Amino acid sequence: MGLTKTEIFTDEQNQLATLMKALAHPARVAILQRIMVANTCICGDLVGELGLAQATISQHLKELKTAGLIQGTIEGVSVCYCIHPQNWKLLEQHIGTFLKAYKGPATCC
Amino acid sequence: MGLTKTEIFTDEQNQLATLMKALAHPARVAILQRIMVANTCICGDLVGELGLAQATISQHLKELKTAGLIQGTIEGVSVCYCIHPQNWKLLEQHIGTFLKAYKGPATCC
DNA sequence: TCTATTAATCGTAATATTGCAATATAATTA
DNA sequence: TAATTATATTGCAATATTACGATTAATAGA
Repeated sequence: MGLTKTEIFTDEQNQLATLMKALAHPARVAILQRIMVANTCICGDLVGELGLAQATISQHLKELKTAGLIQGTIEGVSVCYCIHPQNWKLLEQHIGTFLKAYKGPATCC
Repeated sequence: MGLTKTEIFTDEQNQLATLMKALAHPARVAILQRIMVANTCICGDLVGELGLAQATISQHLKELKTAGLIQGTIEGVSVCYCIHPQNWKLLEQHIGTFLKAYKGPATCC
């Protein structure tokens, strides 16, 4: 198999899992942190700063873009990446709602 | 390759990515939601309610336990699972710190 | 136009994940 | 002790992910 059975879960569950998957790699965490600190960033910068090949960085950027977490605008020869403002807010809400559902310790454990 | 280069990232980045990976599957999201709503839950309940085989549920529970998000205590023949209170707080802090680093829209995008 | 420069895509190898049947383990009960 | 119940583990097939060299595409400047 190796194929997630998305059809048996709610859209909400699938969406949250997809967002989490986008954050589930240290390179993508590092890329997002870099963008947040510098406000924007260019693929070439990341290649220099993280120790990964250009193709690998580009692939991670694509995943972040597909997940809607970042957006890129062509800036001459390079591409300027930044956080997608609306979707970042939605991400915060989505995760917040999920985490806040916890009502404190149970009696049994 | 197919092997994440964890050595080039900070512990913080690797830890956050690991936690996100634990949440990066709809079944595990569903399991956690179920536990949060019911306060506790037993493997057999999940097998009945989600549409996955017992072996699969048990595997997902193991991953959540390994990530420290849940804990299980033996309750007779069955095992009572619940959220790990301290680690859940840490998770909230960790994610919160990460998400709050975003300082609003950049000028370029 | 030719040539850098930058980023995306393709192809591929290594490894990880998902899901399940079958089996094993552990605890209760007859 | 034997049967029952509940969960964990094993083994395996299908698929996904990670990483990178090589190549391609697109823009800027000489």
